[in-house]
Amino acid sequence: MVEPAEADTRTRILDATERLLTDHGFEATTLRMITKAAKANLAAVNYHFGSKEALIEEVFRRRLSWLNESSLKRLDKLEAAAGDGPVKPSQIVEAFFGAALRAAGDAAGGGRRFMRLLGRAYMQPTEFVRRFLADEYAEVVRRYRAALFRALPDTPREELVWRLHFMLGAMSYAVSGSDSLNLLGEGMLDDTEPEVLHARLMSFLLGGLRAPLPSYCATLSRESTQ
Amino acid sequence: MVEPAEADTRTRILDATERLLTDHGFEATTLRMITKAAKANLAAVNYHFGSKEALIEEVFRRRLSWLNESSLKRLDKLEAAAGDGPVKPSQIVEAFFGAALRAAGDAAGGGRRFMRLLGRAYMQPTEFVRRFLADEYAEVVRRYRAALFRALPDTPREELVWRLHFMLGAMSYAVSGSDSLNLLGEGMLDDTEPEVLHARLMSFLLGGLRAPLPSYCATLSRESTQ
DNA sequence: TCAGGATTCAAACGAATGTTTCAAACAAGG
DNA sequence: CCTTGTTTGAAACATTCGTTTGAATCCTGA
Repeated sequence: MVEPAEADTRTRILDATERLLTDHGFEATTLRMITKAAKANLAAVNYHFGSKEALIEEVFRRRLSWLNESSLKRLDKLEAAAGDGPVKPSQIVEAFFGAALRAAGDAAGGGRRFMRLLGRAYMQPTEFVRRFLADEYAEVVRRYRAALFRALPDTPREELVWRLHFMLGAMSYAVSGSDSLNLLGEGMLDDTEPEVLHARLMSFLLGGLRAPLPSYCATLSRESTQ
Repeated sequence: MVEPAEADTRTRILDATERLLTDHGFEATTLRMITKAAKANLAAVNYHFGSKEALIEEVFRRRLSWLNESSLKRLDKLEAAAGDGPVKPSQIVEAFFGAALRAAGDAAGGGRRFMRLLGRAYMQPTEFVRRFLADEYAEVVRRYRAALFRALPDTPREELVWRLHFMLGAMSYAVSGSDSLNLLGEGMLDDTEPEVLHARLMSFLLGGLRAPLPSYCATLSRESTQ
């Protein structure tokens, strides 16, 4: 229940915070819980990070900077390989969500735990969390969006942004819901091997991305029943 | 910023709580914020509901009971119309997620706001919220899951549960992400008409549900479900 | 009309929060 | 050795939280 005492105080606090945030949420995690789990003094948080908010930001930054770099590098390679032509949609989806899922699969390094935390943070109404994520992700989102626009030039851009949004939701549930809520499965959603989850999600995402465009008019007129 | 003063205290508190929970989250919403917005006394919450937890549960129960009844009735009709045969997958998805989305479209009645709240609650690590939702949803989930199993007998059940899970994530983001995060769109995800969002989501969900099965069979021994 | 339960109100309660303080312990260089 | 700067420690800080209290007020039915 406590972090190994060999690492320095700063790292122990970061690790403990990451775990406690995932298990109890943002507001329910107190500095006293954190410092106790990290075998550090209460004042150490404000000494090393300045405030609780700054500590939480650092928890995210530590992992996100690596994840974002990894995502961008992967896209760079794809675009280089494609030359002047567009990158295939399946490759884009695989690169974007695959990087996150691979990070989630790294259970030993706490990657899985962090991805659960991240998935939940997207929906957090807390101001500073949202703005921080938007800043951290801006570059990655811009690049991948542009690649997707180029790959599917016939699909309306608004439609593509929405589908990217849907895919993000599906992935978010994929990594965060398997062992916490388990609302649907009654035990059927136990964490299988990461590769299997990866394959499952990719298949679903691509199916959704390539689905026929919705026919607004038909739906608008056929709103009756009951 | 305050609720209309005509309704009785109990209802004003419920409405104010629902709005504040959506805007600020569970732990960040205080009883003092609630009672101030509801133009009620601080003690009114504990008088009418007993505790903050009981108040939050009532906020959910008030809307969920109606939503669940609506979902089950819709499935009843579909199964009656299908006779002994299975209900079409598209009808199942439309009924399950359509009911929620229709409720979300009811912007005037606060339905949209509540669905945002609900979508976020799925991911909440707080114990009592999760258990409460699991209880409220148990019947609906069981029924729809069974219908889906019958509709797609050739798809492994485990796969179907996962896809239901993914669909839930996509819908959750669909209703909760359009006006809060807006991470991807840079303004492109403004709330259009509910019917358009409905059509967009349904198309995506069905594409994902009907996607070809992932090819993890190659590396894994086939699992036979009962 | 008036008694009595239902509701509101201001004030206070104890517990818990993030943060600050300041002295003690430590590390390393001259 | 002493000095200097960094890190830890225990205790207290001021707020804020959910909850409780007990009196005041409202409402209703006999």
